[in-house]
Amino acid sequence: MIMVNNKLIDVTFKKYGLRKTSFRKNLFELFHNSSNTLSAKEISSKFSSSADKVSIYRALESFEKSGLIHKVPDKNNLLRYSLCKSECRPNKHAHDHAHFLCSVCEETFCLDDFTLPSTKSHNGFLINDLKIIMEGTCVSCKSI
Amino acid sequence: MIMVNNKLIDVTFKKYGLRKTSFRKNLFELFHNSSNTLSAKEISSKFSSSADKVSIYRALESFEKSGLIHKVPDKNNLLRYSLCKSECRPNKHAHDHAHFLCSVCEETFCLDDFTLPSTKSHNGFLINDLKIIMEGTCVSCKSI
DNA sequence: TATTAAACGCAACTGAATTGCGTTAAAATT
DNA sequence: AATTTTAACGCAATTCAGTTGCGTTTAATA
Repeated sequence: MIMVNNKLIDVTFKKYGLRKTSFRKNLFELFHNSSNTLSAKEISSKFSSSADKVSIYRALESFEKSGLIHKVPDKNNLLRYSLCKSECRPNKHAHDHAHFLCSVCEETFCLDDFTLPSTKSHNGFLINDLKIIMEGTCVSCKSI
Repeated sequence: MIMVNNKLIDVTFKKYGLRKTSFRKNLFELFHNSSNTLSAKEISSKFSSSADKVSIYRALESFEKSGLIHKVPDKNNLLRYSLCKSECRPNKHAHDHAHFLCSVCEETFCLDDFTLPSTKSHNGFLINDLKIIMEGTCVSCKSI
């Protein structure tokens, strides 16, 4: 099942200080092979068996804390994640891109080339983090 | 308990086609007197008694459908609402403002004067709705 | 005043996410 | 290589926001 080369797993897991259990290696691979974002439920359905949901949630939490994945918004208020860009660090995620929720297929996309305003304060409010969330019709659904 | 004048309630409820039950009048008043946003739990705690949570959820849904209130993002994935601006209509909400979540007091604020980009498409993605969500320290918490 | 339609309120339910805890397995140490 | 240590696993049980069903009440209306 491992399609991502082992070197990449070694390097990545070392970089992020993660233990190489078979489940977490598979989970990393799944993220690596997914073009868009994943929820716990979707992850669960992609593992044929023996992927306890608690393990999924704990792995996601651990991956997020280490800076390997990041949360993305979801229409139905689910926890949803995506691989981080290479610049991300455990305590400083650099996600200067917008997220797009398709109302047709319900998928969530990272629009990496839609850059965010870099405003640091507004009317006395100090801004640490700024997210842009769009809703509409994605490229694929548009052309159906 | 009714502090908002009755004329306003009459006018508003008529405008939005809402029934004037005592609970919904109180709920409207609560929104009207709140400077920032409200979750079902907060609403519940502000009514001394006899505000069944089901009634709260149904009233919120009804208020939202009529265009009186709108959903706002929440850090903990709760349903959270705020009064709409006067331009809003049942099927067309006009919330061209950003939302700010304070990491200190956990309150959510509508920044009415932070206007959003009016992009209608990006790389083939059709954008119907665009939200900006900021996190940081609000004016009050900053000066503590 | 009688009718009818929406809102209420209680109980029960759903489903995502979390907690506890004993067991297993990876990494570190000897 | 064998032992110790520590993180991850997996199962059951729990929490908590939000929803559904249904009989009752209350506001709008005819």
